[in-house]
Amino acid sequence: MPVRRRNWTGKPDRPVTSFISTYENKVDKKGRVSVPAAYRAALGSDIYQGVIAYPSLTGPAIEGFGRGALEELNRRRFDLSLDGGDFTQALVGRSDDGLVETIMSLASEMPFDGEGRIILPTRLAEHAGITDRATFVGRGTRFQIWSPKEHSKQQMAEVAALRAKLTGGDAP
Amino acid sequence: MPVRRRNWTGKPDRPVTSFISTYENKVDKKGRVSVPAAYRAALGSDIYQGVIAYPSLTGPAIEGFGRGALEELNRRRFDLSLDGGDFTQALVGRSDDGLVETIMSLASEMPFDGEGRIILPTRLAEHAGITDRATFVGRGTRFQIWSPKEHSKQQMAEVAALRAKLTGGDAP
DNA sequence: TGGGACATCATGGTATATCATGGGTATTTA
DNA sequence: TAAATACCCATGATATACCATGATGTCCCA
Repeated sequence: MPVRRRNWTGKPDRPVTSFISTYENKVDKKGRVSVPAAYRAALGSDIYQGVIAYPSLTGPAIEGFGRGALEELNRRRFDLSLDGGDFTQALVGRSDDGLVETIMSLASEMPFDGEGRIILPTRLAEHAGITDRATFVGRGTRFQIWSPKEHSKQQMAEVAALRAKLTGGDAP
Repeated sequence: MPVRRRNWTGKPDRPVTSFISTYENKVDKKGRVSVPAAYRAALGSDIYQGVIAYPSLTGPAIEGFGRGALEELNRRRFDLSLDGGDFTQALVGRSDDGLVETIMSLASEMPFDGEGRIILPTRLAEHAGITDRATFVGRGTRFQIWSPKEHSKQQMAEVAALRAKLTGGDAP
């Protein structure tokens, strides 16, 4: 029987694990950006291994999360194959996991400097259209990095859609 | 001899978990407001010392609840994806989860100071039209923060709607 | 039951720590 | 060796921790 594994963060007593709120920080001429302190706190011990990032497949943004979440995800993927008795899967991947495997290949590790900053890889910054400022967007279990301009457009669209859904009756 | 009297964090005699009643408090020039002691008691079982708040999507108000509820929500969200074997979900978000993800980005953590006050983030205060006074409205499992003026309008509307309903006519 | 002692609360102000940011220099990599 | 990165220290703004006080409410005892 598969065991439920909570605490994917690796540190059960950590008080905070969620990425919430939105912050806009400056990208200096060296390409450095401060990751919001609240996010660094949410990363906990993962902070020593930097953050994992990959280009969003649904828009001009960068997706980010801690190394611990990545490890947990891949371990669960492997476990699922073995538990199912399909050992071939464990070696060649599950057929419906193509997206995950693509993302793994696109992901980068961004280490922190002593002040909690990271350097955005050129490829990711270009994908998100980030130049001199970056908006960090908490999504709960992970976070995103947007260019402020693109993000404000995105956010307005999101809120408008939700508002319509909530106030526009039960009809979809 | 002055005794330290800052033990509002202590467990109440009988555990309280619901937010009820309405309180109006002052917002000082630094944007600080005392959270009603009764609400703090309701949060007392929450090991996280602070509240989470986000702008209501349906009106000029701030929604608030305990940090523990947020952590629980996100932990379940991540686990659900992994347990279901849908690892893509964990990386790019669930397609039907737009509401949660948007709220995460709009939410703020408001930690208590030593006196049980929070600082209303400018963005939230503006959304609710709060300037110098704030009305805390208990809604059971969560609470809301209104500007007193907006709240009295809201309350009158609520009461009027209920009255119309009770006096027979199915008001439009 | 009246009143006083004491605790709690909302509120105000000040000192200190943290954060985001900037720049210089050493160290690695191509 | 040139460019890119890692490491170190500095700084202003801002948020947080700390301390103080008057008012209100509660409890206990005469």
